[in-house]
Amino acid sequence: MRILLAEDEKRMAAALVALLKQEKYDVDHMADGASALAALESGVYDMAVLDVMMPEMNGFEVARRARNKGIKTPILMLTAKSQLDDKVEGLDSGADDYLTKPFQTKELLARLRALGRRSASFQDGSLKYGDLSLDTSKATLTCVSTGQSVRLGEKELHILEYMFGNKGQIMTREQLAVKIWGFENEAEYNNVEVYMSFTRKKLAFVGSKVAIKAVRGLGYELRERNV
Amino acid sequence: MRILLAEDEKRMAAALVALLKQEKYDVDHMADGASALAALESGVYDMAVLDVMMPEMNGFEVARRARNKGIKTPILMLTAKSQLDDKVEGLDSGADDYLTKPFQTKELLARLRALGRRSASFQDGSLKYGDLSLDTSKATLTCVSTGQSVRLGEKELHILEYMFGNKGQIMTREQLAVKIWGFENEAEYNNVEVYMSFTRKKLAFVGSKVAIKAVRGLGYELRERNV
DNA sequence: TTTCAATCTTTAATCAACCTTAAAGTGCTA
DNA sequence: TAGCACTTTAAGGTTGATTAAAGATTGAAA
Repeated sequence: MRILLAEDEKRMAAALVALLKQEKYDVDHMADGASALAALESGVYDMAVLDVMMPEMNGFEVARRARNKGIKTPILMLTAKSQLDDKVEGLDSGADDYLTKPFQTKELLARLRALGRRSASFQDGSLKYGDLSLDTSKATLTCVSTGQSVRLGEKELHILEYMFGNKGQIMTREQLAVKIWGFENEAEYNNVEVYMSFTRKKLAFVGSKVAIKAVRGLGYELRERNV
Repeated sequence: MRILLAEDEKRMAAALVALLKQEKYDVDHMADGASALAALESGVYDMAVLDVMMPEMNGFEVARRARNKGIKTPILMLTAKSQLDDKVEGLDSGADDYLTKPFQTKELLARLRALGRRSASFQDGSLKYGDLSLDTSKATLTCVSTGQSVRLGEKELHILEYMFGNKGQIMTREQLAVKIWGFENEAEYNNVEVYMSFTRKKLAFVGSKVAIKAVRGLGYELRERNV
């Protein structure tokens, strides 16, 4: 997750860079509005934190110009003022959120997580669905309500990873086959079915309320059995 | 732009509904958390404004459960508390923004505009007709005015997808047969009729005002019963 | 009003979609 | 090289969407 930080005050900038890096964000720092706008336009950032008062061009203007150019990167505006009209101007200029100095780092981080959620669907490397938690780095599936865990094979892991990443949607065999095996071969669709069967056994083993349901003619979906 | 408002306090709710309607939003109001979650799950809203303190289920929990089910509708959390940890919890539960009571309407409206801008890009491939919303990735038909949903089979889905995509036109049996079954065979036209019958049942089930009408000698068309 | 073709609905049989199991294959590690 | 974990193939079983057929209903024209 790469963040653009635009802040001219040196001490504040240094503190923020340190804080964000500690939170595992990649941070680039710009000290004026014009460079911030140029950087934003590169499109490589997942989010931007803009100070309002900056030399060259203020934060509102940066946001407005960026939006005008069709750049949708989420922007958090940072300011010393706390007058209502500044908030309104900040948000209407195209910012997605607004934070008044002084602020607590905890709140800044929470707002960044909220902004970042849409670009990345998982926070700490573990995906959740219903009472399930999938740890991809350990290839382990855990049911929160029973405490049971199982080890998953590579294919099973990919299936759940993909389905957890597309919650609420019906995944077709084609999508799954391409994602997991990387080819489209009708003869191999049975593999998807076989692995669905294996994966279902593991879901049952950990005692989860979540089940993989087949939707005839369309594909598979995750379903939570209502309690 | 359709907004879901979840607020149990009657006077506040009435004031907000009035304010939002004045701003040309379509507003639906729910008075408790459980109904709010159910409404959110229909997927027809562009944004949601949730009060934190509500009977049945609080706003945080509604947000958390909705996110867990893959619902991405932007959420603005509303609360009387202003403690930092509540803000953090609010944002981490899946809310996109957070506003503390009492607030000025100007700020609420600015924050909604910011959220609304974002929801435009979240728009999934759901087709609309009258009070109906057809989500092709979930194979689900939802009636906005009743909140009811049904699961559609493959053929039913194709029929509605095709008809929603050709609003106002009369679709011939031939067009439908070719589009859905991929052949031109007079003997099979009865299949179209059978599936029209099935599909009509689903329209009735969700309580929609939209109906499929047969036009003698020509084909079928969508019609909205006037209220 | 009567007639008849168009359209509607229901249902039972059918068949493709889906499930599961078992056995054979692969590749890694001891 | 044997054992293990995972993957693929194959085959038979189950399920429910689809089909086809038959009778009911509707509406336009005579």
